[in-house]
Amino acid sequence: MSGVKIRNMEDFASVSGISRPTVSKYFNDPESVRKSTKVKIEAALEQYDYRPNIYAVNQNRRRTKNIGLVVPNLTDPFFAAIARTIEGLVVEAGFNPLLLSSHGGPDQEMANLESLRSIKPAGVLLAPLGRQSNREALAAFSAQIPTVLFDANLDGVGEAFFGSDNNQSVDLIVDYLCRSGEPPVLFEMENPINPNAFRRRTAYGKAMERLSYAPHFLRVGGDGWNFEEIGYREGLKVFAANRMPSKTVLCSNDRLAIGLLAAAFESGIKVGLGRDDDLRIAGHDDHPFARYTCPGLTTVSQDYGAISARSVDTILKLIETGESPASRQVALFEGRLVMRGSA
Amino acid sequence: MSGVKIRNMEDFASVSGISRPTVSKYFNDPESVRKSTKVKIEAALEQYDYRPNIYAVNQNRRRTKNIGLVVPNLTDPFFAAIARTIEGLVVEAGFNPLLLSSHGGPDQEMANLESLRSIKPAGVLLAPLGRQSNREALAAFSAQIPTVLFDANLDGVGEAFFGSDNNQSVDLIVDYLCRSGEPPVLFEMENPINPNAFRRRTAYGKAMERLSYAPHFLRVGGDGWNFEEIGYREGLKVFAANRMPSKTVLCSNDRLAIGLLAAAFESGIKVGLGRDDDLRIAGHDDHPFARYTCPGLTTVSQDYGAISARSVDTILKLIETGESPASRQVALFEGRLVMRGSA
DNA sequence: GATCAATATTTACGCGCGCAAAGTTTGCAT
DNA sequence: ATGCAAACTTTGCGCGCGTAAATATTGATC
Repeated sequence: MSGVKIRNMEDFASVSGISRPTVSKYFNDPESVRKSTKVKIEAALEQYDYRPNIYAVNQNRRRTKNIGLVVPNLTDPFFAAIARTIEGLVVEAGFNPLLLSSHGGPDQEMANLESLRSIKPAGVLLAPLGRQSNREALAAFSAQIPTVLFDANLDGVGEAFFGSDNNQSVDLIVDYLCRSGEPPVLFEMENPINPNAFRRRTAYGKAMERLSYAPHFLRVGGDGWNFEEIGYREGLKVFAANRMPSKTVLCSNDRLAIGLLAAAFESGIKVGLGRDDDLRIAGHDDHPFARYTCPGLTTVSQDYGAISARSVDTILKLIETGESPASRQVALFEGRLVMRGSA
Repeated sequence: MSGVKIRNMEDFASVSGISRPTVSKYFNDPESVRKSTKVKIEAALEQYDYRPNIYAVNQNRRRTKNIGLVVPNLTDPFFAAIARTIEGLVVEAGFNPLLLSSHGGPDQEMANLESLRSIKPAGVLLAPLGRQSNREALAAFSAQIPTVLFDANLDGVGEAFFGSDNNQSVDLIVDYLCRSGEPPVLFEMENPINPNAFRRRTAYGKAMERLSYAPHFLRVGGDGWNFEEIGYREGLKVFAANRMPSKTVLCSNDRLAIGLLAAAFESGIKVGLGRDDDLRIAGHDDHPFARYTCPGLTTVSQDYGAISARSVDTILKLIETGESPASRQVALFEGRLVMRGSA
């Protein structure tokens, strides 16, 4: 580094021997300037380590390079993982991701969007809470700022939605479970907060009927996002009362299954697909920890690589064209069966 | 809302009947203006929903209201939880937290700090990767921007460090394990990436010596942050070769323990503290998932409430006074024994 | 009603940069 | 050498707000 203090783009332009507007152009797109000037600027950049003031830049640019990323709950490793994937794609595209977690509450979700609004993002990727969400407010937001939903759909909110094909994935696992043993009951929450839970409920019903079995629902109480706790607590009750109506349980999601597995273990119920096991338990989502349950959790993976890629792709296109498409785009991706020891 | 479009503070000032400088003063501190003008401004605020342009504000303010929060890996629920706690405290103090994850890599860690630098944060709360971190670069950063470390210490980096007292916590669990059964071996990684692992290693050695037992180390290979996977894979090897040197295992952290528990289960080894169980396994940290292992994981909790509170408190003081203290502040908080079924 | 400190207003500048218009230079093709 | 588009430089405005100085107004106190 040289001794000269670079205070702004003016200073930097003069030490690099290029005019300020051209330097400005370079920072907006390094390829938009002649190669020789690019070399000069980058040489100066090595010596002086200047970077444009992000606040001045964003104040003057028509659109910022920020993309908001809002997930329901970062404490859930599933969302942490998908957020990370999306972050990577956003950075790769030359944008700046801003990660916010709604912590499972609609107030926080609105606060996140308000906070994003003041940052004037070019676009927002939103995994909404679902039923708890303030739909009207979300719709109002997405009318102002290009928004793409993922994971959970809300009709009329955002320009697009990408998620899992619950019909296909539930079909897949119900099929497998019926083929390989007693038909499953569905272990789920009475009042799920996630809209996917409702889709899985009906998907389960249809799948069972298709196979000529009567659907069985085991609905348990409990509020909030602490699914493991609910699966555990309610599982203990069910096992204590000997109320498990089948030797096979399909949980509405892996986190419930993780809790239920713990409850089964504690209740002395052997879970697995062996002859002398008492119960089979399957889940849905392929949670990062599903590999390490005892036994490993058989489940259906969500294709979150595809969901992430498509969501980012779509928001980038929306930003580029600057206009919303005629119709709301929706695509559902297929899950894969992940066989482990539990079912 | 009225039909008038409010484009800036000038517009807003005129509709509220107050001069712009006074409005500006209000937004910087609502209590700094006369009550009657505060009322007027807030009345206008209700009608017109104006908010200052954050970029213009930050361009002109001496210090921004941003506080960076960098954790090694958001995919780890432990860090997700502590990040959430800290976020809450930062917001409560009237600052704006910016959450970044280093994804386990030093390049990302530096990129995060570079990204923060351009945001000109008032301060940064950093849980460094540890041994992988580029210490010189971190030191250079913390010399420019007030920085407080937590979770993992790096000598000479930051104005303060707050974390767990590994000596105390390891003592606690070693004590318990020795009192209640066979003395534990320490299950850990050959080359841990976390500096806490080294402190726990020596703490274990000292604790065992104090109790007049010979320390036993079971060191396993493996790189990266995928601790569950390492515990699982290496655990399977150990069990297959019948190389477990004690009936009690203390894992260097809960994530290793989670993997080891899965390996034990798969190997047909019964974990627990009953007479007819084969092995006791304990962990360290009280990972959010530790409640739902089979059996539940006995461990030592970190007092991350205290760590969070103290870290936030300290960074706020640093920001307020605007000067660094004479000496680097360090405080270690005590852990609590969390008894579950595994040991 | 006079006094005085607290608070408002008016006026003005500057922050660092995007962006546009006009003129100039560059480099490549003919 | 000529031509011409692409890329550059120069000049200058404006973004929305913080902040400072000088001045005017307010409201509580005597």
